[in-house]
Amino acid sequence: MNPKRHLITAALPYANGPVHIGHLAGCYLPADIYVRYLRAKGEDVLFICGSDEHGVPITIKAKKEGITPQQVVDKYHKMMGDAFDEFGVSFDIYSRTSKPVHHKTASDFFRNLYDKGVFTEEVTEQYYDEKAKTFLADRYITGTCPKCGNENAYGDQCEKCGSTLSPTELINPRSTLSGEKPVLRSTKNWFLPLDKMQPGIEAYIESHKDWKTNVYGQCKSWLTQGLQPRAMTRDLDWGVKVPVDGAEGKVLYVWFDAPIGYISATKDYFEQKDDHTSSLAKATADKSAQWELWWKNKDTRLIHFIGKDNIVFHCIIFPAMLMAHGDFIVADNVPANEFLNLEGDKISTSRNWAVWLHEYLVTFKDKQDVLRYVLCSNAPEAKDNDFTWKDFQAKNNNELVAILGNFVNRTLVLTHKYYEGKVPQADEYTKGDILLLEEIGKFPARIAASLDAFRFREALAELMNLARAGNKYLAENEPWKLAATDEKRVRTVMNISLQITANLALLMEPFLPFTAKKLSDMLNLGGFKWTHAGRSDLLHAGHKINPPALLFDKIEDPAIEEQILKLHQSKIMNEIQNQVMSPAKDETSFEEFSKMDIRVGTILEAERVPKTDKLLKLKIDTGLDQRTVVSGIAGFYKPEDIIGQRVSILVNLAPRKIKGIESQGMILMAENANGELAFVLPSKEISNGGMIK
RNA sequence: UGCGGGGUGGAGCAGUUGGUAGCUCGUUGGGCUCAUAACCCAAAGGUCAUCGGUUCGAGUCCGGUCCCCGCUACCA
Repeated sequence: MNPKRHLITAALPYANGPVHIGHLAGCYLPADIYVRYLRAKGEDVLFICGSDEHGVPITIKAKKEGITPQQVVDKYHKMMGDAFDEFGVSFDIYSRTSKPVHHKTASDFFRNLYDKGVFTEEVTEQYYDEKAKTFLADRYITGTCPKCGNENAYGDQCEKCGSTLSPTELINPRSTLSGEKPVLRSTKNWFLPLDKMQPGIEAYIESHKDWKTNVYGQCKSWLTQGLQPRAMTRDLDWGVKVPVDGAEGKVLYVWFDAPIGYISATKDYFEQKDDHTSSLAKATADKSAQWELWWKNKDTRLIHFIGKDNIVFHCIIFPAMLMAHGDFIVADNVPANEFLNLEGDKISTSRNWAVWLHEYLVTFKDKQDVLRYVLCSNAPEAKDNDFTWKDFQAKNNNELVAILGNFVNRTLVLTHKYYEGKVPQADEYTKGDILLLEEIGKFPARIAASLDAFRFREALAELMNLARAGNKYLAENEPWKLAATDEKRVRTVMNISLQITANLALLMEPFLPFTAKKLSDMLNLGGFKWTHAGRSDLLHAGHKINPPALLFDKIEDPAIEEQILKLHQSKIMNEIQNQVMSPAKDETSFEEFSKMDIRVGTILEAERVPKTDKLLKLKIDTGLDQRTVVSGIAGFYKPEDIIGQRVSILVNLAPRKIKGIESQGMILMAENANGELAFVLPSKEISNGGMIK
């Protein structure tokens, strides 16, 4: 394929929170580097993104904060757009799915598939919250797990025992929105019959064995398991209305409408662009022809940059939708990244365990490129990676400052010292010079090869190697020593060093756009692009350069300690704030309660139950007898540490076989906000068998 | 449970179609002083998670086990 144009999309970020470093590292930064590289080569590129503003979580956030969903998305749309802008993520457009153009595009798309008879209709029974007047997604129903008795199992899964559930299996279901007991109501929804479309999708995936192993592997996994029909509509009032009779109160599933957002953002771009072009262009421009060129022409290469959580939607469901429609091209590649962790823990918006882009710039003003550098050099390309502030500091001080910034600085300082800022004329090249110049000539192609293969870390490392070569060249030739003895040689060495500096300015642009601009300005390097890189005559003799300013500053310990402290504080705040109270249980009677026989006991023996994560097999002295109890506390207590531990035990619970072991009773545990368990004990010494009542 | 990805010197990572391990940072020693105590050179440091198999030869292929991450379909 020799594409005439490249349509690059970055995942539409969900508008229920600001953007953090994980988003940047996984998706937006690689996308931006790739786009800047293509543009620098002079390719025809369109870089599309926007806010994803529909779906249940936004309506819930709105309810919690007592504002409208539109107010929620307005707030985050602005925050996210500003953050991307500040970090130099160079979208051609940052649109949003609440725009009319998107509603129309998504609606038309659905209608097109509907008219073709693509969808199947199914009436199912769903839980409905009468108080909140809404149908409930599985995740928003909790109840008692039928398998392990956990009272806070979700409608889709019990996190205690890990079993997959459907909401109707839950005992005592409750709505997390109102705490009320939901009722079953039948509702009709439209399904995309992915099962029937599997052969087409399979052929598509099979024709892309060149995709990253994590992406290809995940797709294969889904196909092997067999695709199932998936509902493309939801009972909800926030989103794109389903454009079909009898679909009142229903909207398109966000995963149906979000990827269409790429298409509507493209339309949006051309509509906005027309406003700024001349009236002649306006008169002649055929808007639909413009956007269709990017979405319906086989000469367009479509690339989706996403995080690994989105693989199935971009590699299977969206292509299936596009194929069903028939007019559109499908993605040529989906270079999904894995996840970035923060200081050893998963990044989490709700737990405020994140480095937020808008906050970063407050502390590290004008250091966008430092974060871009660190996130790119440590990007989770093949596996999850960890971001630590110490590593951030080390990469800034030891690599950006010491290698790149320092090489540029010493070259420019010497140039001003010896030649008053004018590029000296090179004299005769030595053998070593010629070898080095040949080497420099190879860098653009080498970096390009890495970028073409979506190996951004490797590409960035190559860029740094050029700066290393520069430092080495200076150290080996020591112009500061020769200055007194060999004026010709010094001119040559300095000329070559300056050519390296100019090459760095061109080659760093995709990765470090702010620094590239600074350096280009210092060198008065006008008019050159990526395609000129590798040359050794970018700066002519006599060319005047400006006085040097440092490209990067050292980051001292206090700044880093402040960040680490901030994270630890948010961890503590979380524990306090996130303590979600389970709703009070239904009233019970004294008679009911009196049936429980709870006693004080002591653990005599403890061992792990093989092949389980959480279970311990305990032998308990209850005062009445010694009995075996299986308890799910292995995540919090080691067997050897709890021998002799006093406990409270429910002794008349019906025995139950767990992993083949008969458990005769239940240990009472108290749980904190993090789900950690602790033994419940009498506050003074009570002997085994003592009643708890 | 099933599936996908990963487990390589102190840390972070490369290792193409199998030929006994490379890079960056850190550490140690030396050189240099133009430069933000930065730069350059050298050295130390690995039974490539583990067990078994195929092979003349395996980090690389096959099988078992353990650990981490993700997905498991109505969480965006």
